[in-house]
Amino acid sequence: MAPRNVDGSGKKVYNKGAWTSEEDRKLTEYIDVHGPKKWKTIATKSGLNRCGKSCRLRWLNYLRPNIKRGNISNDEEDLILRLHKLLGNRWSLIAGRLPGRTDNEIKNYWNSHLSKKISFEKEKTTASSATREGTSQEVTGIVEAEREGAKESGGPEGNFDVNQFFDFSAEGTYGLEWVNKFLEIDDDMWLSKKRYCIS
DNA sequence: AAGGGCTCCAACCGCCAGCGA
DNA sequence: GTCGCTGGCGGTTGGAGCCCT
Repeated sequence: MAPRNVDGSGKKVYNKGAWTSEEDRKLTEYIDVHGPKKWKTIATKSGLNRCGKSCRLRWLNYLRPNIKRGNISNDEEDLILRLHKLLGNRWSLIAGRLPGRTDNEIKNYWNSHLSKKISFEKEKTTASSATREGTSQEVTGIVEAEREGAKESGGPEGNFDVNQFFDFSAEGTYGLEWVNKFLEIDDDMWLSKKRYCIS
C-alpha cells in the first residue's frame, strides 16, 4: 500500500504552516518521553506529519520549558544591543546569553524594534554632528571606525576574536560572568557614547 | 463600517558544518 | 577522501491583527 502524504513523484509531503494545539501536544508528549534529540525520528515516531526541522524549530522557539515570551526588559534590550555590537548577527550566540530567549525572538525583536532604533539614533547623531563640530566629530569618528572595522574583519569588533573570548565549552548554562567581563571592557566607550546620545 | 497600509512574529528556506559509513 | 544525512544557523516570507483614514 502506498504511504499517505506522498506526492506524485513519491516524495513525502509534509504539513506546513501554523502548528495546531494537537500537534503541539503530540510533540511535547513525545519529547517528554524520549527527549529532544534525533529530530527526524521525533518527526516520524510522534505521528506528526512534519519534517524534523519543523519539529525542532517549534520545540526550540515555542514549546521548550522556561521560554520567556514578549516583554523584553530594558536590561535585556541593552544587553542585546551591546551583544549585537560585539557579535553581529549571531543570534544564537546572543540568545544563549539571554536566559529563556530564543534566537528567533531576538532576531525578530532586532528587525522590528532595534534596527529602527539604531537607524534613528544614527540619524540623530548625524544631524547633531552637523551642528556640533568638535567633540561630536570625535564620537562619530569612533562609531565610524567601529563600522569600518566590522566591515573589514567580518565582525563588528575589528580584530576581536569572539571564539577566543568566549570559551563556551567551559561555561555553565547561561553563566553571566562573561557578561560582566565584557561589560567592564566595553563600559567606557559605551557610556561615553550613550551620554552623548542622551545629552 | 470598510479597506488599505503597517507591524510583528511564527514558520519556512537555503546554506553550511559535522559526523558516520 | 567523499558522499549522504542530519542538525543548526541566519535570512526571508506570509499572514493575522492592529491602526489610520
